[in-house]
Amino acid sequence: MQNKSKKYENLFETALELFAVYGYKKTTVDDVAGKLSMTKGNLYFYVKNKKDLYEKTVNYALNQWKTAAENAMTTEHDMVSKFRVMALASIEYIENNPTLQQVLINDPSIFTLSSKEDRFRETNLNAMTILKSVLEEGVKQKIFYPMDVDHITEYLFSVYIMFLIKRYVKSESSSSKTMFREALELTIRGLVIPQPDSQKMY
Amino acid sequence: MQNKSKKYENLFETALELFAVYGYKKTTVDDVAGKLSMTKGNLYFYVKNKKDLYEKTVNYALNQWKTAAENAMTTEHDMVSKFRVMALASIEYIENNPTLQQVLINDPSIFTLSSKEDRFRETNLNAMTILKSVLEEGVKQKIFYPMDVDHITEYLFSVYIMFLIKRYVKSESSSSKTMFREALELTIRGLVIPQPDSQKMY
DNA sequence: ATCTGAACAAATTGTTAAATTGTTCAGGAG
DNA sequence: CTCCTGAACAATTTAACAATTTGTTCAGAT
Repeated sequence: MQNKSKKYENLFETALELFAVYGYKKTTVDDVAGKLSMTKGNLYFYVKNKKDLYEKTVNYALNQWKTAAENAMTTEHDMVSKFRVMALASIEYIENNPTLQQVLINDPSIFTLSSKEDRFRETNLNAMTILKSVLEEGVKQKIFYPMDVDHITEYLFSVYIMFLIKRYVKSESSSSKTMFREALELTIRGLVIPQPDSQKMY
Repeated sequence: MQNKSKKYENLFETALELFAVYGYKKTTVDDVAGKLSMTKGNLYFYVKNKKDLYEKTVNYALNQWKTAAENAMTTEHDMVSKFRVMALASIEYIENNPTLQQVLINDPSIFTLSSKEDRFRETNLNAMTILKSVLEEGVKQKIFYPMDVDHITEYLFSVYIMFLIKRYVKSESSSSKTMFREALELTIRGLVIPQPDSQKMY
């Protein structure tokens, strides 16, 4: 018999597959219980209700994602590389995860540009914290310009969400990895070529 | 009697107010015709159907907006200023136009991140063309870094749309003008402080 | 502590008729 | 020929209801 934590993991993995194929509405709690070889009555021993099952499942998936990006970053040492690798690893993760892609297509509201209506706000705040710490360290090391770190964190996270919506919700092929890379480099170096001799007025 | 063009302008202004207050569904063609002191039968002399009335109306409003941003830009001469003023004038315009704001709240799909499902694609392409020409000129003058102008145009326009969604559709007060300015300066100068002595690897 | 199965509550679907709204068009005014 | 009216007609929406499905609870079993 698996322990409690593994049991939950299995539960979420199973539910995620069903939600990916049928979406929230068409997936019945009977379907999920059935695939887990238990009765729906018993499933209520693990989750409060269907909505809770869904939210815990998506939350589980988002946390896996966040962890993947976080781990990828550890190989790098300078802040510019950390920033770049974190961004690319996040995109790579979803790119190679069709199940998660399908969940996002079935429920675009997972990625909202509104923090108020974000049902996964806590998990997303975790992810933002990682980004924020990179920015803070970059500023501290005088690698990055001084900035309002909270605002820029929120801005960059929104831009990231925007890409995810364009590519995985709206299926825009044009917002491909190439375009993401270009936008990433633009963010790092800016539009304008620095003029070494002139005082910058920004 | 007003001429044909003025007649259409008045028609669109009137329809826009009703769409702003009641939204597309609750606004009847009778409402619009009534406010114009004509019968709905006659309204069909000017537009094909209700959907056409709506699209022409929104298109009219979007064009006014685009023109305002375009005109603001003409006072500037260097490309960095043109870029900055164009962005700020666009935000200023909607900020001071509650009717248009309400139309966007009633119909968030006006601002889609998907070009495929963009019902106002043509008008938006016009706006993008202006942005594109600024980028092209900046690159030509070696003020801006060499770039894939088409990709970066699409990217920057999407970021702009993202801000509009956050502020006027989701009513996020945090994505205020302050935050927009910070993001604008970040886009112009980048995250990273240039190191004058070292060869850049981007 | 984990599970079953049946009972019950809540939400969804399918089907109607009535009411509202969108669209067409013959004909009239300027 | 341009612009308009008003009535007729088509299409869509709404409301109400029963039938069905699905979500949730819980007493009792392992």
